[in-house]
Amino acid sequence: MSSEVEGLNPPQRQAVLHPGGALVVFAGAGSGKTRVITHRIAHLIASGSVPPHRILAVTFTNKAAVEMRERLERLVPGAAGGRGRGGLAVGTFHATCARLLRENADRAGVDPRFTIYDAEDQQAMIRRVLRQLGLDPKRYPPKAIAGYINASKRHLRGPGEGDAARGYMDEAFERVYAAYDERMSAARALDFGDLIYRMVRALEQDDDLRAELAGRYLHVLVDEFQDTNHAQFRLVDALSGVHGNLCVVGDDDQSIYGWRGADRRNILDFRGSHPGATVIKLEQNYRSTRRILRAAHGVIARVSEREAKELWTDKDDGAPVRDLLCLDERDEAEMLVQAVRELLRSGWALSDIAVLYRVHAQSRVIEQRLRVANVPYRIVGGLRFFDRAEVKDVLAYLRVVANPGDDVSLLRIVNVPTRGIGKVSLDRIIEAAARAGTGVFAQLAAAQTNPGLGKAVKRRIAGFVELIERLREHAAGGATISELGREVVDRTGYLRDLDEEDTAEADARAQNVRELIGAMEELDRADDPIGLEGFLEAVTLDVRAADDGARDRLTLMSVHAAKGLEFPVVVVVGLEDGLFPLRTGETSFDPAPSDEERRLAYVAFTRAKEQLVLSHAQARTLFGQTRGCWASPFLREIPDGDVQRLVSPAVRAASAGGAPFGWRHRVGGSRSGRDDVGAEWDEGAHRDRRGHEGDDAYLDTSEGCDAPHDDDLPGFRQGMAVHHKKFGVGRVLRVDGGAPAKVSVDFGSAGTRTIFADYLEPSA
DNA sequence: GTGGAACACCTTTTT
DNA sequence: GGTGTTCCAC
Repeated sequence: MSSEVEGLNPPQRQAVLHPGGALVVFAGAGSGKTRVITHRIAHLIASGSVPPHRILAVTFTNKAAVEMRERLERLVPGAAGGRGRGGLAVGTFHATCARLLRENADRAGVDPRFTIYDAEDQQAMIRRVLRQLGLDPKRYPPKAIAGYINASKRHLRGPGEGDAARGYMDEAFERVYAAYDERMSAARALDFGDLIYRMVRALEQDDDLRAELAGRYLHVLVDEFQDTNHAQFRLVDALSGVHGNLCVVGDDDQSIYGWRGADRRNILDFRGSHPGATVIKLEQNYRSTRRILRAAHGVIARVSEREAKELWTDKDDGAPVRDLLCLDERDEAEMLVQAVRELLRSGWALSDIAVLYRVHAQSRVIEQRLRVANVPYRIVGGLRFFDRAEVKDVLAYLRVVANPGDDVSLLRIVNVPTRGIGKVSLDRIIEAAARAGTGVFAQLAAAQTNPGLGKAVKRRIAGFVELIERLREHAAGGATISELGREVVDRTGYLRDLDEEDTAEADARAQNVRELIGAMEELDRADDPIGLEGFLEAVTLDVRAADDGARDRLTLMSVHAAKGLEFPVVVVVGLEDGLFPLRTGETSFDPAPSDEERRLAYVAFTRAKEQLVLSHAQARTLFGQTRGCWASPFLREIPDGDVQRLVSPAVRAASAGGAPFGWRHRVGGSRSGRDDVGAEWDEGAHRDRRGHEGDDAYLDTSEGCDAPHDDDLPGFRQGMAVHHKKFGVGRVLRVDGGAPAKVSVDFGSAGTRTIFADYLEPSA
């Protein structure tokens, strides 16, 4: 038996050994998906029939591509090769298309030296187009237009190819799309959507090109197929069209990017789109305990349309899922710190624990509390290194050097750092460019003869033009990337300005610029230099976050960012109806969470290997509004026997009746540092990893299934706005405990009334 | 041309 | 509530 199938279970082995033709692998969470893909590729190569360079593997993220390459290198040394020819082609959809487009630029109708615009650049370009067309950005938000353009490209619609029956709004959108398209070509720029869209167009319209490229790849493999959009689906089909050996791997239950155009149908309907396709399901989970899997099953089983499957494991039940009821987000942060301390005492490391939230805004309160408590943490996601303003500024200089037509980058840096070329002068220049039908840089170069500009401005512009031209000469003369980068920050005084500012933020930004130069130096030293254009492409397509080493830290991130990762302990915070599942601008009240939110919860739960901790609050302030909260429906869907419901001391104190509000606040976490709450926890903490079945001195366990803490009632607090069917909106004066609970409410003109809490709803 | 103050915005996010 | 963006006064 060949080594590629050793240690694989039967369905995994079947997928690896599958000879050819269409194959779809439904790979549940933690079922060894990456293993199957890499082993399958290794098998294809090792069997001797397929040379590595005739295999194309496509992923969604660079991280996944790098990981695949590394694992393959271990399985079949030498096969993965370098980036160049000869090796296996592993890359993201976008990097793969960028490569193919540059190789076949003339046939695809693009300039081979195109610059790639990210979402931010794209919106800057749209803003320009709006101004040019005299359209109000308030009426036509650039974001919405970007959405429209991206959706059009996803559906392979060029400008002017929208549906016939369109409303007034779309007519304007189409006009912007058309003008945007023109401006982009003039700037020699492609946006992310273009990379896929242009490649698919070229392949579908040029038979020779299709025959050539599709003929090149004997096998095409696609990871995370549930995340593909329509254009990507067509791309994959076109590229695998000659030999028909297409293997797609994914999990419809982990499709969480529907909002940005991913189409679950691509995997769900694969049998239909590829008749005769082999279907394999991987249902054995190697990651989580049974309790965690049952909790995850509880939420995913209610999704209406899904491929039938259920994860199983031969692991033990494991520790129960814990659900902490907290007073508010501050109390929740406090409980989190306590839980982390307890986990550390029972033997886990900080790096074993991840805290997941639905929206980034939740992280702030948690971060504040962690800082006070001296718990080191790192945040994954958020603003990435290459997206930081200072990094983009320096890169924009290099992009202008590489592509004089790149107006978006040019306008970004023409007055950064401030060099006295202001809005009025720039407007004149832009206008001149529009009239002459040239790029902005050409008009800057011609500024000396522009009658609309003052003498001082002309002098400053001349200085800027000279700077760029000198950089351009150096680039042409073979300067390395880091030399160019250094020249930019030296000649512009960019770093000097930051250093002079002498604030913490300026220091951090200066540090990022230095880091960027460091990254450039590293690239210059590499064996296969990629050149300025290669560098700029890599930087735009690879949004690798700045790596802050292997220090032992708690990890904080959104559930989306956690997809594909696993941690021994996972804490999911904010499990409240409205937050997770998130409900925004819902028109009708449907108590059922959306399927995508369900899948998101499923992804969150299945990240955990050993322990899953959930929390929710009775009230939460988010985006400046405080609301009373009900528990998330997801919490009720976890089997009762698998979840231990706990109540924070602050909630206990608040609901004890008659407890003064001030005291409640104290417990809620405004006290400093390591306090006696932690000491209390100590006494109840268990020292072994599986020891959470017993009581905790610190947290109250509720009285069992018949009396769950289960908040069928939201937590009402003094001062909270509430709504009553008859009396309208009022303010809570007093909460009188009791069962059923009663609340005194001031309804203004309707007077003050004491009402059963059941008849009240929290109001925005 | 620059800087402060009012203003709108605010899921999730890779490429 | 916090932040990025635009607008207007200097």
